[in-house]
Amino acid sequence: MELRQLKYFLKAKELNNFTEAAKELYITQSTLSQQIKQLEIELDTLLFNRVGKRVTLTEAGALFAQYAQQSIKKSEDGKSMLSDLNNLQTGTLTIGVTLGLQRLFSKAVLEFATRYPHIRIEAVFGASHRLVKDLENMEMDMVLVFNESLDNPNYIYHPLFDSPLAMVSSVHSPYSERKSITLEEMEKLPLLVATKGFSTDHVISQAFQLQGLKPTFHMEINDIPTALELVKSGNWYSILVQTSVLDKDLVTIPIVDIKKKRTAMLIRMQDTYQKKAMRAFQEVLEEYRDEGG
Amino acid sequence: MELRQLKYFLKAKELNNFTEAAKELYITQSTLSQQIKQLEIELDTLLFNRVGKRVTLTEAGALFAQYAQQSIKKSEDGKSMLSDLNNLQTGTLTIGVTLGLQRLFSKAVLEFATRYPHIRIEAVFGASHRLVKDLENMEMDMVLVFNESLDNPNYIYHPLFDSPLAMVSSVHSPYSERKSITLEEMEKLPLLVATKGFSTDHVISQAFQLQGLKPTFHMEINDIPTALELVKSGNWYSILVQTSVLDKDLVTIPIVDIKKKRTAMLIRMQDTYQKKAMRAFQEVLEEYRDEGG
DNA sequence: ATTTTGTAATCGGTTTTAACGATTGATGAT
DNA sequence: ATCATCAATCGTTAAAACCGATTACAAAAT
Repeated sequence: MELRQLKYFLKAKELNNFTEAAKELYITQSTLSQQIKQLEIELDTLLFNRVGKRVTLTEAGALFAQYAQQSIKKSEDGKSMLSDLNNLQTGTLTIGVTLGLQRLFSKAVLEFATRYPHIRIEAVFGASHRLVKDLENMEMDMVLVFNESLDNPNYIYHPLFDSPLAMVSSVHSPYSERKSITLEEMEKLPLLVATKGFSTDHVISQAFQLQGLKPTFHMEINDIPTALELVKSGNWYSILVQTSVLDKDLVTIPIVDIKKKRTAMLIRMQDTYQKKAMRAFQEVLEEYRDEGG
Repeated sequence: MELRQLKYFLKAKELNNFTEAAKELYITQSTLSQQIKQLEIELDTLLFNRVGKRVTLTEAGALFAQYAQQSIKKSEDGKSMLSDLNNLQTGTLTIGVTLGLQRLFSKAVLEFATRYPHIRIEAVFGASHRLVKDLENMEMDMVLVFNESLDNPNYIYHPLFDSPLAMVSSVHSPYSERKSITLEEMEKLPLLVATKGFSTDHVISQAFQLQGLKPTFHMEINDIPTALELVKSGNWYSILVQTSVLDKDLVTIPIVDIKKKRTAMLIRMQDTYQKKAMRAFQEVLEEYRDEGG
């Protein structure tokens, strides 16, 4: 058994397809088949069911994957730890960020990069649940998202700040002077959702639904800056976490019916080596905590 | 980084000597040197100091060893777990046993082997502290010893029974009818120590010392059955945990001054996969618990 | 029912690399 | 000063990882 084989196995498990997995591993399908078979022989257990032209993980495979994952993680933790000994002169930090927190993230990253110019940053934007899944697969060091439930004991949660949801409009819109707005008023407005598929989107739809309202979302855009550009035109309104917005041409108007605030938080895995770079990034982040991204 | 290299590294670390380590690994010193170097290059860190003709672990090496150990352990745990899935039809159980518990052990092993004939048993007899060290190095699944302090949170302790220390004599000796004896009386007797270097030995010497007594141990034997044979001759007396002795030609006489009882216990590591065979053995052991070995 | 497609297994050959044996060089012991 | 011990290094060999092409199979499409 070698770490190489464990890595091959996990990739095959992830994709349920040897050909694809081989591609991602930069080896041939032939090699992958052989290495998996070799592993199976050593373990004296089939890891995949070969049913017809497809492979599916066996129960044994699923159980074994846990251990394989951890074995690999420990070896990599060891490596990270050593690279930390070299005083943050090297290493990579992989951070998942949800769209609404990109402002906070970019500010923090800017500062972090000046302090630790030798650390490579990999940022992955995506939906919270996806990011958290990647975190669990050890593909990320930490994620920056809005309030996932904080009850999973395998994670460590660091709340950063709370921020309410607000309607975003152009400063030139008829609503720009309003101090607050109701969902009912908003129902008739041309709305633009900038967080489709994200948890914030879910919270918004639920709030409307709760009041029996059926707003029409005229547009969906998976990028907040672009969405904000469009809102500036005055043709649309959007709903976002208030702190995601800071622009002289835009105003945020509190929505009275949505009480629930979104909590921005940093999440990382329990029980794994915490790279120094992780702690350093967290510190930087906390300095910006009250500016709310 | 491969598990093979991690294993090589740990062996080299253990022996602080590449040549010896290579021998135990059944590879040449040349290969070991190369593989260690390769690992060092990948980690970009020296694991050993090469000072003159000897190697010593660097601080980085010591830190890394922890992770290497765990990585290997996880992979092996995965394998064990799979072999357990095959319903205890296979696998090896390595158990460390201290001398005084060999009667309990052999009875338990007998029963265990009948129940699970396909499990290979490896028994290692030795001094408790040595066994516990091997346990920590993952070279053993569990150890059967007398009361080590049970404060190490990395271990799980299963007390089995308490047993007092007693003098052992032939049934034909002038003391054979005595209900108890004092250390002072024993000081003048020809004594035979059967547990030299073991923790029980330590407890005995301390008890004498505490009363300012200086007994003469006429003989040291590292094997209890042999020691008992000699005691049967009537020429010597010995001191042992009472339950270690059960023989129609021998009697055990309680020693009034030694209050401290020895607790037999099964110890295994925390946080590692517990083989089914381990649990099974433990169950067998508990059935014999009250017979006190 | 037949063909096509998508996939894994297998085979023979190539490349890489782990492993070897012998040698060198350095150092501590005699 | 000499010897013994050990790790590093060098050139070679054997093992194994890997490749490309082919085969085999089953599912999907025709």
